[in-house]
Amino acid sequence: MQFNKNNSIIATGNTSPASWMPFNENNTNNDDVLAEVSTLIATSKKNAIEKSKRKQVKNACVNCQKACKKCDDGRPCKRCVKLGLTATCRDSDRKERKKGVKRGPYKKRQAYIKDKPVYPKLTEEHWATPIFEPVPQVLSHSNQSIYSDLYEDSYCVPSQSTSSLSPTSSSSFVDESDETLYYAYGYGYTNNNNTITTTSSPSATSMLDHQTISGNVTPIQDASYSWDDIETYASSPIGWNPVLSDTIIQLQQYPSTNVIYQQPQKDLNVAAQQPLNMLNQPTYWFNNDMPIEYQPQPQQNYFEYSIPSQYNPCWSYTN
DNA sequence: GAAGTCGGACCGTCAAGAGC
DNA sequence: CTCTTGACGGTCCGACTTCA
Repeated sequence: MQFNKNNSIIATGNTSPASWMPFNENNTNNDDVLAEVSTLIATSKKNAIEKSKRKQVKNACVNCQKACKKCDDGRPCKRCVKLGLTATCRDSDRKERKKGVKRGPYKKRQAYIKDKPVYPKLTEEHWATPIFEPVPQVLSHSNQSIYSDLYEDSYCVPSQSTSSLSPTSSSSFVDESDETLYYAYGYGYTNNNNTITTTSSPSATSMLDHQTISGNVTPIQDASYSWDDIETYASSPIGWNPVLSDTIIQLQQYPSTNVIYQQPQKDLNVAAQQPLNMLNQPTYWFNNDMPIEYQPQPQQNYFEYSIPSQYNPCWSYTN
């Protein structure tokens, strides 16, 4: 799959976004996985809300303003009532804004257009490559721009056939309107009936389910997914995973979505036996262009203890 | 311990300028 | 006309000081 400049994913075959649902309907363990993931999402959202920026009143009273203390909309406000200052509790005067202040051009956007990155395109040639090709050090602490690194290297080259578990690709793209860099990755397969099934689930169980698929694995191309679709899947970490790099983001990695295996399916059992615990996944932080921190958790790093060395990650984030 | 002080981080607003 | 930017005026957090 590829991403065009309008943030659409280009893919073939079944064009219904529903075909990209991350769970296998026959997987009896899906509920457990979903429950765990849902809990984590809920916790994450709760934390985000709790950390949300403070609310300010439109106009603090003269007493609170003078004291630099929190005010409220009531007159008298709670603080003045508490301190017995009700008689003097009134809105503070506000100055009128200056007019005629020169505004600069859109500096950020101008700079972006000037240094516009080249978007990579996956071709049939790529899909025909017989083996996965590992892409080393997609991100690094080098001085190179994260953009150029990712645009050149952020797709994977899947097996042409025989594998029963092949990713379509992983990719990244930039929202040109605000220069936000996104990552998106997922897996898609076609079976002999040319119907598409997918899994982006971190659940190792669903990986095993997909081992039953046989026949040629065909890359999914020429279907267009809207940004809304991507955002829908982004709400679940087991679907698409667009990741904002706007300020500082946490890029969560999941076993079956960011590591692409070259080994035959029997070896997947090894990885499949690992517990699903997203908190155990490596954590990467980025500050706009550069990764600023790498916090693998000792003894819990998925890459360290749950993937046999013969597995060959197609791409991963390393420091 | 409560109230006062205040530096500065953070917030919301909105006019200028860009884009369509 | 709408959208984006970023300057600006404002709020109030949090550390510290003063007071009773």
